[in-house]
Amino acid sequence: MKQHEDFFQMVFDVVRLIPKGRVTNYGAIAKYLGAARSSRMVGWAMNASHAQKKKVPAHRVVNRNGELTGKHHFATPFLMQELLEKEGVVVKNDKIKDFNKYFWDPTKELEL
DNA sequence: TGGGTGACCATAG
DNA sequence: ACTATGGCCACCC
Repeated sequence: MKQHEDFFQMVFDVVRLIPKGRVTNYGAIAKYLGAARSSRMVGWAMNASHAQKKKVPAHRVVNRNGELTGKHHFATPFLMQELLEKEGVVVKNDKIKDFNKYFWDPTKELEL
């Protein structure tokens, strides 16, 4: 069992816990899983999220500025925004409006 | 062994 | 709003 596969699963599990209509960023997930792994690794994990049997709501993960930087990795560049808007998140110019309002921080919401 | 890259982040100017 | 840097860490030459 490769270590990075475990890391993938941990990332996917956290992403699946994001409530509908809420969003988070790569850094927050990396921090929640332990700062040892940088946020780049979270993005790397998301790159593999589409291949998962259990679906991962990757559209709820954006960068720290609330920008939809991962949109080009979806089936179509519009899908990410469409999924978000369908959940009530307003997206303007590839950026989430009132990002602070929708932001969901696992280190705070999943306090152990 | 080393360089380039990336769905990132923080700080500085 | 923009670029530039440095850090991050796994991957692929």
